[in-house]
Amino acid sequence: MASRAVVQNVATSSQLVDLVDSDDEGGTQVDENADKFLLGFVEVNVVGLQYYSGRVSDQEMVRLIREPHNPYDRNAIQVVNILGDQIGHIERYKACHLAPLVDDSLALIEGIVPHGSKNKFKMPCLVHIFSNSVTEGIVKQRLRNAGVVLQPPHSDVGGPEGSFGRNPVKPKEQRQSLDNVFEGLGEGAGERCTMEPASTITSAMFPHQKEALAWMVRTENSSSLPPFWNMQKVRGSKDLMYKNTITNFLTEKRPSPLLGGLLADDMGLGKTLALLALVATNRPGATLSPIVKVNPTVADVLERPKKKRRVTSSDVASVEGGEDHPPRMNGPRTTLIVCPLSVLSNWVTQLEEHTEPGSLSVYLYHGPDRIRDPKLLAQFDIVLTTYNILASEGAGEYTPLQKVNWLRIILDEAHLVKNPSAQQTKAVVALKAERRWAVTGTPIQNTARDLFSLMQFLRLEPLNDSSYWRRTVERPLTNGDPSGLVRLQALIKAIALRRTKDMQVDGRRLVELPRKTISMHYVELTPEDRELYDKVEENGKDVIERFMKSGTVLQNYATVLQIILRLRQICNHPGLCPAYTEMFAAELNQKDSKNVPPPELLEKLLNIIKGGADFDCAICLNQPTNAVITPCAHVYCQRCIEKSLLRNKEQCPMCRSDLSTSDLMAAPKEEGVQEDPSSEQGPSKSSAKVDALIKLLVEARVKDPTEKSVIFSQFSQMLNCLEGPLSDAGFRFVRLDGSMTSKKRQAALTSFHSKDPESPTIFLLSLKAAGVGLNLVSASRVYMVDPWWNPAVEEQAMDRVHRLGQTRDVTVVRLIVTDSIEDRILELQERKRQLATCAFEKRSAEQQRLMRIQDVQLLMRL
DNA sequence: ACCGCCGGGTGCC
DNA sequence: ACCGCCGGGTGCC
Repeated sequence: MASRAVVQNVATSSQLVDLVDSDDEGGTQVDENADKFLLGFVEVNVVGLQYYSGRVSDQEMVRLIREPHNPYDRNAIQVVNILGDQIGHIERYKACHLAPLVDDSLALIEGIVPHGSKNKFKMPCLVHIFSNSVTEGIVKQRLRNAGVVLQPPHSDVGGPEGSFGRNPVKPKEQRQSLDNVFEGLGEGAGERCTMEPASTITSAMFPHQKEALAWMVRTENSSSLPPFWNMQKVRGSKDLMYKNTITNFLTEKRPSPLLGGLLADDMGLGKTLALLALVATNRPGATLSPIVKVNPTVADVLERPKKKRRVTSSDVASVEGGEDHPPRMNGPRTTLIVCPLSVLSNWVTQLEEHTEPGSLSVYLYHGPDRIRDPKLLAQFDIVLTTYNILASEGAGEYTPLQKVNWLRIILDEAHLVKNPSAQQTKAVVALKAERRWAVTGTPIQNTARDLFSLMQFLRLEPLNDSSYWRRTVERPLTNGDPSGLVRLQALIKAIALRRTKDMQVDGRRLVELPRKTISMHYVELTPEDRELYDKVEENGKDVIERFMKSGTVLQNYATVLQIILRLRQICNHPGLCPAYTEMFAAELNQKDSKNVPPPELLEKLLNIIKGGADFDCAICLNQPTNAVITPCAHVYCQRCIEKSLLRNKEQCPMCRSDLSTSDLMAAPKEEGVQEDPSSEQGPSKSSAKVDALIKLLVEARVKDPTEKSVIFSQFSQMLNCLEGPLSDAGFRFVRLDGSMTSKKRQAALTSFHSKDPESPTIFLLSLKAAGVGLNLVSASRVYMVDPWWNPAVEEQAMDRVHRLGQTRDVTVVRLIVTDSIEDRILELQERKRQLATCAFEKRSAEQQRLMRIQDVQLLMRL
């Protein structure tokens, strides 16, 4: 029963299939257009203006839409403005040459009207023609045959996109420039203002949090023009017009202000409290405390107030209007907060911690019995829900969350919303709200495209339209046209607030954390265990050496991992691994790894997963999302490997053994393993490491009996081994591992955080189950029972203790068995660390294979 | 006049 | 559209 729950077949798991779309890029469209470049442009006329209401201004971008079912001409091409209003058609004798290019997918066409205004019947239009190196020849040939003049790109008749060349920027360089987009935002950018939160916020706030509050409140109550809009006086008229600086769209209707944006502070700067303060402070009918400048300088005082502006880029509308007016809210009162399931409880905890009891009513929209009446939901101050709930309910009008008119929406960990075609993105974008905030510590993960979903969520016109986003930001960026980066920078500056942990204000860091010291504690195995260890290592070396000689290490990877796993287990406690005699029987008798009977293979994979095989996906080099494991024991993102199997032959990219989609097995969500009841009890015997750890804990208790400790291990069985000795030594402890329900986890956390003198002082955690976001600041001692070769995983674990809210100095002790695989894992960590610093270096599949083999050699001293 | 010329109606696809 | 084009009205000077 245990193993069935663990390894599930992807092909039959509808739950996983649903999740597939929710991560990673899905847009084939993008890829299709990625290699397209501007061939040149054709001058045409837009005709029939008198029949349509769509208006355009000079230099405005227009969209060209094929209209194959037009009753008068099957080559018809509509010309449409930003609002989607039709302006006219492309004159038919040009359309008949352009339409086939589009219909045959040979080219992409886009238009700019140089003189859009004041035309009654027709107007000129430059049709930009994009194609790729394959279709370039045909397109040119066809146009030439048709007698259509294709003007080369660089004759540049004006028009913002004139400089599109065919010198694409390498992804790496692009990535680098993207990273810079967020640099230095907030450091010298305009005035710094803070604001006191409502009195219902009971915790003290850092200055930078009050600054975020002031920024958000001001944004929410703003009447300013959204980014990329200017006011313009029209000649010969007293009327004001509003002009979009990207598309040159001109309108009399004032575009509504952007009441929201992107809070992109680093992790650990306390975004949650800042947001709770926003919810508690900027409420309907509230009286706001004034927004005040921080340390006004002489220059500030002398400068005319009108000139003091947060937003300085000329591309962006300036902040205008008053600041200290009360919130203009008389509609809905409810804030919807959407977050990943793993941080749901964090919101609840922080609400309890930072707000006056009863001052904000909260409803957890989660679980099968959730209230589905929108009227009831709208009576809470806060409704908390998850992306998965949102995605599963869909974007339809009839779903409860879509029926409510929200006061504001907060998307927590908003970087998770990046695939524009994913269900959850659609659902998020469809939500009705007056104010919208996206919150993330990692604003750009891959490409500028990730930001497109954000534009859709914020409803920032015209960038929330994919075709305009592509032509004004994404394509210039990939083509090395500076306009893309300039726009992106202006955009980010206008909508985002980002502070980093390392940022300094007046020579001090925003958040000073207590010190963290890491030390090693070396452990000698008992003579008995040493003998066992050496024997297993000797045997393992033989087996692996044989694989090395025949060049089949990666084909027998499951076996290799199994051996490494056994060694790591013995270092902790020999009771963690089966009796020695059973250990290599399978491997040694095995002739062909392809014909391993399934139960044995499942058993092996199960063990590998339990042993915490958190490899990076060998395809995308990141931590795998929706990790799957192959029968040959290689781990990938589900999406990555499925794509690879489609594109390439049906082979495992690591070891080239046959592989099809139906062979993939999903790794269990966390460590959701129901422990075998027989192994629930730890072995009666102790081990050197267990003894060493208990000794350290007792020593620490002598120094300070109230100081709490957390203990991380990869092996939940190791935690079992510790429970008995801990009790014997008189420690009260709680435990968190992957097999526990979220309710039980919460209970363990609550009891650990209690200040009651009888409360537990020790928290046993399985490294994998302790997901990001977990707050363990009640403890100030950390024990890492076993090392793992991805140092980031260990650092993340330590940061759960060493984070905002920690008041004591933190000590971390890493237990390492001397002369064992463990000190080699430390070496490997060092190597990984160095490798990580020269990241983004494209590694070929061959290099990766080699690296993995080298890793094995290092670990086994071969 | 099976023309030229005039002037009104008309106008995308 | 202050165009072109169509087609009806018209017709010495």
